[in-house]
Amino acid sequence: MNLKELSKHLGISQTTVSRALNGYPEVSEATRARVIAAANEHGYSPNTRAQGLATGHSRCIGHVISEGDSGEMVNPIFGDFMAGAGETYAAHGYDMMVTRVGQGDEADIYRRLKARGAVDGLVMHAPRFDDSRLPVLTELGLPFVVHGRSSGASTPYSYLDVNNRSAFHEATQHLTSLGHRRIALLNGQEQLDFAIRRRQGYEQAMEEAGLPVDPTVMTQGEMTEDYGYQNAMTMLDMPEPPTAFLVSSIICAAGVRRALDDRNLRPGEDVSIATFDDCLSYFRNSAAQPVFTAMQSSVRAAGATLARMLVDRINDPTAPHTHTLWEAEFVAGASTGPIKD
Amino acid sequence: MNLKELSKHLGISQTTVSRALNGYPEVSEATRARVIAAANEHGYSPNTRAQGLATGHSRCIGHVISEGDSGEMVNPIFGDFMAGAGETYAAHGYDMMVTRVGQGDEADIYRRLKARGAVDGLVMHAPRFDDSRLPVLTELGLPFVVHGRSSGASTPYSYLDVNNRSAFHEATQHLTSLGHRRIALLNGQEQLDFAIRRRQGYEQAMEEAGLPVDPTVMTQGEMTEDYGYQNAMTMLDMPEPPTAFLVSSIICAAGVRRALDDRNLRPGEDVSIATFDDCLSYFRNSAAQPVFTAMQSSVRAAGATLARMLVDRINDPTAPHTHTLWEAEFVAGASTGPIKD
DNA sequence: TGCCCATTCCAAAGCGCTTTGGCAAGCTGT
DNA sequence: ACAGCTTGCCAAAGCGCTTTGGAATGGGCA
Repeated sequence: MNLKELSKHLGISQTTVSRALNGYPEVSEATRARVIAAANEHGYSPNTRAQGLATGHSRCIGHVISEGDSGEMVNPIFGDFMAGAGETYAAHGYDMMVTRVGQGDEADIYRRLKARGAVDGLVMHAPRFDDSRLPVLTELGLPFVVHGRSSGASTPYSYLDVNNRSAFHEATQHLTSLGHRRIALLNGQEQLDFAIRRRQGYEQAMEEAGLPVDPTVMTQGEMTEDYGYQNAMTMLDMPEPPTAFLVSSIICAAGVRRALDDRNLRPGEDVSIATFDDCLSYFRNSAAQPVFTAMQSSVRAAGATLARMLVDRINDPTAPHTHTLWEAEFVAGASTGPIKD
Repeated sequence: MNLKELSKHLGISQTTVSRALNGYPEVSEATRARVIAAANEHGYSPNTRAQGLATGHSRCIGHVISEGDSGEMVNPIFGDFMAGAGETYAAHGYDMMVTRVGQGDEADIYRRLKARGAVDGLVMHAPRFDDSRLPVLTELGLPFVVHGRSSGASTPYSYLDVNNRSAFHEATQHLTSLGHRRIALLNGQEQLDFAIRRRQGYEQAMEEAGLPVDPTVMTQGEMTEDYGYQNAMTMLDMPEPPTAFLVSSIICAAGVRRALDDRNLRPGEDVSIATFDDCLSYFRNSAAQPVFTAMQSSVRAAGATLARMLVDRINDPTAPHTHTLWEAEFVAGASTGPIKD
């Protein structure tokens, strides 16, 4: 059933049917009611492509997900972020298009998406330091928002970010206040902006506490469970092992926990673990009482809010850029405790 | 830059430009080369919507993801599955549209996607027993494939599934052969078809070994880490606790591991854990040597293959249905061992 | 009654592409 | 030299919608 058929069936012009369905005022309420009833009855939904052609926009949002460095890793936060964003899009009548792409080809994909008129806006994920995608997107003139920030960017852009620096500053302070002096940092890949900021927060707190920043207990990498395990194992076998671990993801933290277990060390007693927690739906940390002491911020909520920011931006592309910075919430869990002497 | 402009710029009709770009033979190779060069130079990509309107298909695949029962949980396999599917789509020139929807509204979404002409095909996720979405999709006449199977379905459909029954049969046999007689099953939600089959495999192996199937050590639910932990804790506190756990997901298995840890039990020595392993990229189980004894099957590979099946089906919708059944691979890990006496 | 203005509707153009049906050359074979 | 191809190109229709610019209809008012 298309517009023409529906209008013929109603004995009304296509114009009127279209207007009735789109809420234009030039239609009597009686006619509108008739039209809507008939549309429902026949399960009519306007053809997306025709509608898009006529209006010039697609009512579709693009998410371009780059492969990790290894070309294999899928960011575990992906699902929850999308779930949040998806809710917003559904509420605003947008579709969501996901494109995965090898790192380095993003700019090309952006350009093509724009040229094809496939999307009305884009969400940029996992910004790196001085990210080269930013100028490309700006130049394209396609509305976009960024999940995270890119230090060193020269053009303004809208973003939603967690205050990673303060989160790691606070987590480090928590550990130092418990007496820990040798605190390992298992960070994400430090070409990613959030990891840089986390490191800065950590380093600043260490220095404020008069503690040395020791590169031998600081690592970066893709945040898998095994990454947490391997690095923790290595460090636990050092002559002077860390007494606390500050970890960038709850998935890694699980790996660290496994390492402690292997070494017969109890988290929160022998060794402390603090972690960032994205509130992943399948790895909740607050069910009864939190397993991990953590800095929490829901990535699902971030998805929903960022999507909303993008929708607003599409509706008014000339509006000033929006910057949203969320503070992660400190949650005391069972994985940290005073240092043993 | 659109077709009209490009053709004007080349001094050639739109017809010829279109044909040159789409590989039709009615164009001299000299002209084709000129056209392609100009298209690249100006970064011309045909407008997706216009192309779709004219051809009648969207070159877009829909994935409709239902919320879990709780309305919160995002399936952790989602990201890896999408990554695999995305590769296939990219290679075949398809876009990927993701729609999240509350459980129960799927049929409506399917209908609407079809009516709007938004997608050329659909992937159905997480089929339930005698799933009501199946007849809806069949009736719609939109090409679709299923990730998993639906027992009791009366109409034929194409699917890719893991042989969950044999996987759990084999895993259970492994445990019984180690002398375990009291084996807990931490299953996924048993309205989902795969969970039913897993249970059947488990029950069959138990019966074959002459062991009782005891509902008090069998649970079902959303496969979170905490689900694994809570249920393992409960069971470990039983008067006659299980000596082995068979778990439906590596995420849950991590939770079980944590429970053992809490009770000062060593996996593979005091208590065994075997699990299904989807080869999630952020939770690899085979890095050096497998942590968990597992039945492995890559969900990313499943995504890629299933997507390919769908593309084929779209190209020839009348072809007989394809059934792909993968056997999970047994991997001996450190989490199982002979029963202690 | 006649005029004007809302109200309500419509015909047709246009969005950017593909595709049908044809036409003009340039070849072939006789 | 000419019919009959093939080759290479084009004009125009059409995909299903929105939107512009009118055009009827009917009520209010002088």
